[in-house]
Amino acid sequence: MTRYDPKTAEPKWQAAWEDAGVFRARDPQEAGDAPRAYVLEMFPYPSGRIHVGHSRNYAMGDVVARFRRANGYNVLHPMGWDAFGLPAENAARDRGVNPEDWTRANIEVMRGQLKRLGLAIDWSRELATCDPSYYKHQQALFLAFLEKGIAYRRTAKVNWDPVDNTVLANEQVVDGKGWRSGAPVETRELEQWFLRITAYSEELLEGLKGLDRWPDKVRTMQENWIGRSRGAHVRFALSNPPEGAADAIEVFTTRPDTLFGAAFVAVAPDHPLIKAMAADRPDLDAFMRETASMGTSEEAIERAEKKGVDTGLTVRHPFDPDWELPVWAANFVLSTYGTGAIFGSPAGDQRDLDFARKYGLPVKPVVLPPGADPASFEITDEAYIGPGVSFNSQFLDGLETPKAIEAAIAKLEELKAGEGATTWRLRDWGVSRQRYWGCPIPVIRCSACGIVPVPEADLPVELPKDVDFNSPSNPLAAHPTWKHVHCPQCNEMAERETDTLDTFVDSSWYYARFCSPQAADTPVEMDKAAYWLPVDQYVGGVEHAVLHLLYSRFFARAMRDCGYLDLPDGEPFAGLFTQGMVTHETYRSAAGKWLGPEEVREADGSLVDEAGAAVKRGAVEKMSKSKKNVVDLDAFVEEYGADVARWFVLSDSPPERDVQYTTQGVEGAARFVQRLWALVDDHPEGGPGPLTVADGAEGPALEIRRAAHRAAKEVSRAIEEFRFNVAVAQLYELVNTLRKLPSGETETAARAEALGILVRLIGPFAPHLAEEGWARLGGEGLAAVAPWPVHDEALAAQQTVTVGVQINGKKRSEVELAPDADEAAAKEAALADSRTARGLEGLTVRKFIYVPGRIINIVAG
RNA sequence: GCGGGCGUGGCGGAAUUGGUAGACGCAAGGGACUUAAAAUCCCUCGGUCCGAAAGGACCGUGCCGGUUCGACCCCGGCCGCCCGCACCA
Repeated sequence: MTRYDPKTAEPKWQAAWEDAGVFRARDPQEAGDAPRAYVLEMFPYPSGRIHVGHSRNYAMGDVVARFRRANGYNVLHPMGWDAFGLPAENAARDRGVNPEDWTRANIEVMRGQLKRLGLAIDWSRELATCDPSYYKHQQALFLAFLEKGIAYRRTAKVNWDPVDNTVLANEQVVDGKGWRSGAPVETRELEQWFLRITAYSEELLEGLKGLDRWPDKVRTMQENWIGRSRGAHVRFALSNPPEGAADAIEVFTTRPDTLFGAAFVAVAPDHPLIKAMAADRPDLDAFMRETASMGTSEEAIERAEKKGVDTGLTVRHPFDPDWELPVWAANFVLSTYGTGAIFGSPAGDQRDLDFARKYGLPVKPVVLPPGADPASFEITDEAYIGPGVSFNSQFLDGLETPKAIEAAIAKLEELKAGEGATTWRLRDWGVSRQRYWGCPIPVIRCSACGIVPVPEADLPVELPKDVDFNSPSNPLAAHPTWKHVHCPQCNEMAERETDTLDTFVDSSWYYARFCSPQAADTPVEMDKAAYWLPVDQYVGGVEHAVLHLLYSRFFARAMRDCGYLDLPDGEPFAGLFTQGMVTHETYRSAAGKWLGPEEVREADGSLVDEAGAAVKRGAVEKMSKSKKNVVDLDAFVEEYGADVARWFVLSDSPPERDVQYTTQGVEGAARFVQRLWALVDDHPEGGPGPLTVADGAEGPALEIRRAAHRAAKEVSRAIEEFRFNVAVAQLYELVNTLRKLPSGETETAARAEALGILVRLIGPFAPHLAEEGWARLGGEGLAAVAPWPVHDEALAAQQTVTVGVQINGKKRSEVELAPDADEAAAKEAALADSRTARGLEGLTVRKFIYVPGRIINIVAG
């Protein structure tokens, strides 16, 4: 009897897989009749090192990839690097390293770590988005978008740090201040590049309906994000328009039926009207500035205390020219949504009500909730936002809300004061970043010719390497020579665009590039893409539920419209799974410094650091570098092996939920690996092989076969349904059962069959152990390509089922029945049972409920 | 603040999706083996109560209410935690 030693087995089998090239995805011509499967995990940002938390995502994808391959699929399971982004620039600034060197070094380290996890990846397709051979094609796509009008320029707001003279990301704005300078953030308008995702709003919304292998929650989130709403545009004529401003305020509302409850009109603090007045109105100017200092994130704006300033202007009510309403500037009105102006109907909207109460504006109820009495109905501090019947509303009185909306719109159109309209919450995608470490936007600004695309022959526009990170502003713009070029059209001196693309652009099409990663002349080879796409199973964190996934769906369509991709329904990801995180306890020193788990030990029941000082145990949180609660993958693999890491992150918690890292849990996984090995190693050397079919087995041998076939059935189903923790539990059960059943000579053939099944079932989870077991049992070739065990339904089926017997819904007993027993048999068995009989004493049976295989419920009284 | 999700023993979770709540794992307790320890193996393990025991009763899936023969599952209201909010990836 030997112990299983991952340290020797794992590198051995990893080399064997590589030598045999078993994970190489075959091109369509080579693949023959094999069905294809594209399995993809969201590719990592090369931040430094992989920790056990990251590995869960890849382990899950790998289970699917290995399962599909064992089932005869031609599998594409690639890996790449989302390699552009802010952290590299931060490292450059903080540590004086070059972003590219830093990134490439990280990739080297992380690739090694992933390889040591034993993932079934086709490494020949590896790509990195920071590689000119990748972003060259991205630049070509951008130019195609520009030509199609999908890419365009306009001004937009950014967070501006006035001390560092730099644009700040939302995460760099802390409490309205720059994270490094501490200076209050200003909002600035900048010329920026945008992608016209809003042109696809309707299609992106409609497309969600067909994504039946996506989690409902993600579809709902995208639906809400796109945010289609029907309503009306209403024009409120200004009684006394200020000079240089329009003579009316246009408002969007979903509830034109509440127009008679209007108390005020409110515009965004940066609405053109306010800008026009700001010069003569210090209070408005101050309000505008104050609001701007909140930053540009919607969250900050929404959380801020609701405030407003009376502009002194008035507008006329569209239905009654004699009725004047005050115009306020309000910080909860977003200039980016609708028309940047609203009318306030306090009785029907909570925010409007709070605002009205705060500033003493009238509250007039105009929608009567069902069953309420019009004479006594009042609004106190809670608005009624639901549907009802209009009242206090002249020609709308008595109409149900939907009818009232229609009637109000008809009237607006008749008066030419407005019209029915649909607006969307979705905004165009701002892709300009004033940063160095991103894909350069391939255009040249010429004072004579305007915006000139870089000729395709000149792509890629590469990033310069000799950049200075000491000044905080965009190093590309600050570079002495890089931006100075001749205009491709007039040949006069001109300047390159110094903005780079949002890194979400990089990740919006990488799944397509994987189909033909080496193609030099085109982003995507259409025939390869047609074969592989859409991705059958995409795996990643829920945090990407909206942005990355929506941008990718948009990109697939924009590429289609430019002739670069042709997906049947435009959707790049047919199946999506959003996995949970790996969490870990956090630790802090007395001084509040975060400590890593390896710096903490237990002494006399309390936690201390290496020096013996007391350590505070903090909350269990998602593994992250910033809180140091990470377990490095290499250290883990060194101690336990890759299979234990994979087994652990897949067991216990359902994949969509978080799993908590505990040393005990890991030890349990490690014990299981040894127990399984002992079971396999107990088999007689040179005995029957792992593909044995022990026909005619009886007694314990039959039990052995039954257990194995039942496990094959359940594990296959669990993998198919993405319930890996259930598959793991089934495998534990099979191992427990096999250990309990006898292993005499008469059971040898059945054991060979069962162990052969077990080893293959283990494969997707603990692939190295599976290979070692397969070899030990005398299996031919590699377990990684051995056929998946197909269970015999007759063997897997239960012979009898235990059915609970309830009396009036309370469980009183249970009976053994054949799975297909009919009601008469069930009734007979139930009534014959002594405990049931005792429970029924003195009662008359009124109803007998029997659900085969599930429950018997006797209603008696 | 808005949108989405989650909540079951000491802990992670299972429950064939309206049908025996607690599979499987961890921890804990008891025992076997051992000079001893580790490793391994066996048994017990939601709570309260009745009973020497065998066994039995009641309570129990965040909280309150509802629908149903039957609710962890469906409906209404609340509480707590997590994710996203457009320049983090």
